[in-house]
Amino acid sequence: MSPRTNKQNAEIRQKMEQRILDSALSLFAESSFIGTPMSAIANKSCVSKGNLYNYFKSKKDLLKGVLLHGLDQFSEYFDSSSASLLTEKDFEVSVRGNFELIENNKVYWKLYYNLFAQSEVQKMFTEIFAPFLDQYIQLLESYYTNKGDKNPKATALLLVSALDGISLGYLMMGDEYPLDEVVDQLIIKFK
Amino acid sequence: MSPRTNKQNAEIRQKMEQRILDSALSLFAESSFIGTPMSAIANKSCVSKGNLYNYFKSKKDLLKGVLLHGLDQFSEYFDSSSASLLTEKDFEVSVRGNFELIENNKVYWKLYYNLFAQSEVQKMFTEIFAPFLDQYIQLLESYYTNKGDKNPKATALLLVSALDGISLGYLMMGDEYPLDEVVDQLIIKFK
Amino acid sequence: MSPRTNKQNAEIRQKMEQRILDSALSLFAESSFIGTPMSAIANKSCVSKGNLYNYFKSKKDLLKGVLLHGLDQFSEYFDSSSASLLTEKDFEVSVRGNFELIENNKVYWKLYYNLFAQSEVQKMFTEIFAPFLDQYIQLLESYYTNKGDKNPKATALLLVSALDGISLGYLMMGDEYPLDEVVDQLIIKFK
Amino acid sequence: MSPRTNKQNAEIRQKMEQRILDSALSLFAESSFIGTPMSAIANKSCVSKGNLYNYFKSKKDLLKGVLLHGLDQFSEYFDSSSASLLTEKDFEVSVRGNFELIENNKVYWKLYYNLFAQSEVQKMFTEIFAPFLDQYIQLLESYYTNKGDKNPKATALLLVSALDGISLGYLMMGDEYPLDEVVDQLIIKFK
DNA sequence: CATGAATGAGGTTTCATTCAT
DNA sequence: AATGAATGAAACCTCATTCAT
Repeated sequence: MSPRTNKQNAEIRQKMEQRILDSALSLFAESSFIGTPMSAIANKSCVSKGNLYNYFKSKKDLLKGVLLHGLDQFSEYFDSSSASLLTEKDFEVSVRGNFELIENNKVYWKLYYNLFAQSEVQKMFTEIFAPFLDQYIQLLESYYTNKGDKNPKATALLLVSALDGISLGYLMMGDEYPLDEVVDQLIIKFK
Repeated sequence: MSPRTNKQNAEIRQKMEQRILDSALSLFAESSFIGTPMSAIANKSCVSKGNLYNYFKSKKDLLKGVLLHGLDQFSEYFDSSSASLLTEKDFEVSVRGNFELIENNKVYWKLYYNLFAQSEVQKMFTEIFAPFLDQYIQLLESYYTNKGDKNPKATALLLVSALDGISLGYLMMGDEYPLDEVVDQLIIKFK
Repeated sequence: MSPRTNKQNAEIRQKMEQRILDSALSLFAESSFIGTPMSAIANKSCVSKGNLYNYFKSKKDLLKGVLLHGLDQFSEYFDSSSASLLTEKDFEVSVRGNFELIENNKVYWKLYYNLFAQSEVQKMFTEIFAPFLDQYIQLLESYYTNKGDKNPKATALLLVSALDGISLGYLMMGDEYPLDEVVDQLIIKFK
Repeated sequence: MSPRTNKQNAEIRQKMEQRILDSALSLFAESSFIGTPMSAIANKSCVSKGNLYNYFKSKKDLLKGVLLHGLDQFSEYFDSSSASLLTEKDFEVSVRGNFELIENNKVYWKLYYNLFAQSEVQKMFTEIFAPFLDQYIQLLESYYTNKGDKNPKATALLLVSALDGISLGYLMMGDEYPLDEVVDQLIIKFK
């Protein structure tokens, strides 16, 4: 019985962490952050309560982990969208891509909007997401400036807000929400 | 030593109820429904915890009270907006009125969006607000149908979602959010 | 508007007291002493909570009132049964009378047996009922002594215990309990 | 620092559970189910209130645990008494055994009779005890049928009721109650 | 005597976190 | 790294009783 190598240990650790993050994400999204007990997360990820704290030093820390881990997974999307100037085509791709992202990760974004209005964790929330948001707004502002919009900043904000509103509506209402049609209208009006 | 008259009692009750509702609203809005302990509400409204329960039989009941009491206060707005067909002027008035309502009752609407994504009380939330929302969407759909929009239902939903997104953004970011300008753009695009 | 006379006042007071006692009895019997809140009694008897305390200075005091008031009503039965020596006929009458009493006042006796095993109020309970019980046991002892029973005291106790057991069974099981038949057997065996 | 082994944990759990059950039994018996706060049980068993709930998920559940655990301990008695037909000797043994059982487990049976008349937990109570009772009554009915009793069912019920009454009396009065003599009389009359 | 608002202690239960092993 | 028992603070809620009028 040879001891596990460091590498094996690291792998095990990583797999476990992954399991915890997945469980936490789905529970947080479904029952809110405060509404989810650590014990439920422990159960769902088949880890003992005590061991949970070897991976994340507090519940808040776990939330942070969940949020960051999600972002990591989306990074390719965000990277590609960081082009410095959008064509109309780019614009449409970017907007549609936004909703694809949401459709493919409903749980994550449900949690996102769930936290949006919660001041308990607002600081963490802002720290994590503000940079992306700001960057995206910048990009849109340039886009509208380029198109001769009279108030490009306001239009950019309006679009971002609309994206939020649509996402929220879609996530809450589920398939009753005619996402595709709404997005079509959005693109018509905002391209 | 005659007992308090009915009228006196009614006054006391009403004043107290008001105090409780006010405190609860502001605390719920700030720290979320689950995040606010009854004791905090008791403190803020200078009532003993026990007495709270003479006014509202449970925390959920108090939330319901808060939501309904708010609606009551807005009732004149909602009534006037129940016209059956909107002119362009009406439309603009209605949209701007919407945001006035929000500006004048930030706390209430913060709570509203706070609850939006919380499944714990979703049933109550839907029961209370769905009727208003549905009616408004109908109204907008008629409006866009009248204007020859190709997909009036989707446009109506898009607008409502945009309203939500803007409101949410404004309520979360505060005065950094250039509400007026964004609304101007909104009206330009959606009128 | 002449003031009420003393006599009228006394009448009113007495009626009210009666109402309270009745309500309390039925609630105590149904939901136990501890399980019945004063507010429920106030409601049921259409008295304000505060006023309740003008009639009975505490919940325990009210229980005492209930128990004593019941006894009062049965006093004629108890008096008649205080004959000093029982004939066989008397014996049967007395035993059957016992169950008649219970059938006609199920609620009261349900409360009685409910309290029987409750140490919280055992002292009060004993104070009130022990004298009657002791007297009855005496009477039975004499009866069995007279009949040449070898251990009249034990037989008397046995009978009293059987009476308790039957009453308890009947009160708990309701009409599924074939009271009359059981009592017939009892009399056959114990006469 | 290896974790506790399963066996160690099981031992701890079992010991603790036992401690809790014992404390709960004696407190429930003495002060009734409703009258005993969880905190008292926690104190008596030297557990924190919180930890109680790691062993029993509610107060009712704890009561159920107490009742079932007791039954378990008596199981050998119950098994042996499930013979299908009683001789006179068996009968006497069974009745005397009944009281031995009670003398050796006074607390348990005090709780039993304490719950007898309590409607709050009647359902649980019936579920647990009715089977045993029914079976015993059956057995007695056969016994009396065999002896040519004219109403064997009533006699069986009468006996069972007498057993209840005697037990109750003995448990409440303590050693003032001449149990042995009463039981002797009982056997004489009912054999 | 009458009212019902008010109190405050105490009830059951939950849960993030720590600890012994 | 792993276990799950243990803690204790705090949550929601109830209720006998008192108090102002």
